[in-house]
Parts: sequence; C-alpha cells; structure tokens
Amino acid sequence: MVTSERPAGSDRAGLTDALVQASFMTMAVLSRIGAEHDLSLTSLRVLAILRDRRLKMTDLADYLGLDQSTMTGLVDRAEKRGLLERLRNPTDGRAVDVRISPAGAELAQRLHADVVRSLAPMIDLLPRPEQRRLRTLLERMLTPS
Amino acid sequence: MVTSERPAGSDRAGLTDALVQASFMTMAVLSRIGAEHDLSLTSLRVLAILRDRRLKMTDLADYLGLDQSTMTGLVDRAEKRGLLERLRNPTDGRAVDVRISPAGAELAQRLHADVVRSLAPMIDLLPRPEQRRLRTLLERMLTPS
DNA sequence: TATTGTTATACTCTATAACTATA
DNA sequence: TATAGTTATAGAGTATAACAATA
Repeated sequence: MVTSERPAGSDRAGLTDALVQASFMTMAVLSRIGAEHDLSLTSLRVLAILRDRRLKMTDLADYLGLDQSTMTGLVDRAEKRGLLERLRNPTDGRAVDVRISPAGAELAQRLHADVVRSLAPMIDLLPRPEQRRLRTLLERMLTPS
Repeated sequence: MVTSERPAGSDRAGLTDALVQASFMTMAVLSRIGAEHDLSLTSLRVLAILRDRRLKMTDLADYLGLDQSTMTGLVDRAEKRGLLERLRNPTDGRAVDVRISPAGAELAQRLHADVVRSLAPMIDLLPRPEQRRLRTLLERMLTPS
C-alpha cells in the first residue's frame, strides 16, 4: 500500500510498495503544480490529453475513467476559463467535440515544463545511466509490447 | 553558466513522462480498490499510514500534505465507520491522537493484499530479475541515502 | 501569544437518475 | 430503441477564516 514495510511472503510486494510510494510522490508534485494554477489533477490531465488530440466528451470521459456527467462540469469550468472549446461534431449531431484553445495549449506547455523541472531533484538522485535504465523498465512495464 | 555538460533535458523528460504515466496507472488501480470499499484514495492512505503508527491529527495532516480542517472530516467519516479511533494525547491536552481500530487494521491488510494482487499483472510484464532492478532503482530514488 | 483542533462556509470532483436531442 | 450530452441532486474532499481550549 503506502508504507514501505514488506511482508516477507512475496517478492512482488516490495516492488508494489516502491511503485505506490513513487506514485504518491509523483502525484504530490503534479497536485502542487496544478494547484498553483487553480487546476485539479483531473483538469491537469484533461489539458495534457487534449494537447495533441480533439475528442468527443464520451471518449474523454472513457479515457479518464469518469462518468459523462462529470466531464460536463470539468469542461464547463475549463471552457469558462478559456482553456478549452466545445465544437460541433461534424458527423454526429448528438456528439460534442472538445479542443484545447491557444491559451490552454500555452498553459499546458508551461505545466509540462514545470513538471519536468519539479521532478528533476528526485530523478537526479539517480546517476544518468540509472535514469535511463529506470525509464526503460517503466516503459517496458507500460507498453505490453 | 552552471551547466557545461550535455544537459539531457530530453532525457529527463522521457523518464518524467514514464514516471507520470506509471503513476496514473497505479493510482487508477488504487482508486478502483478503494472505491470497491467506499474509500477515497486519501482514506486509503490514511488507513495505510496508521497501520503501524499512532499519530496526532496535525502530524497526519502534515504527512498527507492536507489542512487540519480537512483531516477533521476524513477522520470523522472513518471513525463513524469504525475504522479509526480518536484518543486523548497523554502529554498535550490540545492534541488528539488517531489510531486504527481492529476492524480498520483488518480492512487495511485486505486492501494491501488486493493492491499487490491487482498490480501483479502489470509488474509481471517484467521478468523477475528486472522486477528486482526496478524496485532497487525506485527505492534509491525514494530514499535519499 | 502560539498551537491544536473543530466548525462554518464555499467550491470542486464525483456518481446516479432523469431529461432532451439525435441516431 | 439506443446513444450523447446536460441538468439536478447528493455526498466526499479540499482550503480559508473564525473560534475555543490548551500550552
């Protein structure tokens, strides 16, 4: 779970705990950066996802694992702040597309740079070659090739 | 000018992205497991933290990076469900200690096992020796030794 | 005076249920 | 009928400000 003690039964438990702990640390950084711009973790994610994509409300909700009604509120608030735009879907009259605005794209870029910069102190606790190894291992775990 | 070496900013960006992606994946698993027991990610964490510790409200809030007033509500709800107990702090009349209850400890153990089991499919995408390497790298990053 | 915790308040996030419009 | 999206509603999570009790 969160604590770092390892029940001496399974090998997997140790890696699980390390992964969970690293995740909470990462999320804390993302949360702080979001909060500095009045953005929740979810809004941060929406912005990141829409950086290079235009999606229907439904697809966005599926992507985030949220209900459609939740998406409505999220997009409402982001649109009101000028970060996103709602558009008519050209092929389905019921659907609504969401696209990032120029201001939103600019913010998203700044946020990403901020995340990289904020995680650097943690990452740099590893020497460069180990950083590369860690990245490779994580990517192999994320991409069931 | 401080950096005369090849800055490898893109190196760091790659690891950052992998770390963020792995974290979101991990958090999704934790959220789902929490939701199955009507627990938020934060409540899940509280339970995990108190598994082997008894803490003052303030220390708990600091640990989680939350305001004290937020802790009040979290502990209220968990206490009402019989998962935690409030206790008088023996040395400071203002302070309130929080301790996990027997029922809470039992649930926490079940949750931890659930997390290990749920992350196993992802973890097992790596062969065992690589799992050990990943764990070592993560722990080295988490523990500024 | 400073610290600990709670309460009051307000806003965001979230899901469920009911609704409208389109397919 | 089924799907896409919104609205209404309710509850949890969160912070800020004001407060009481204790140090």
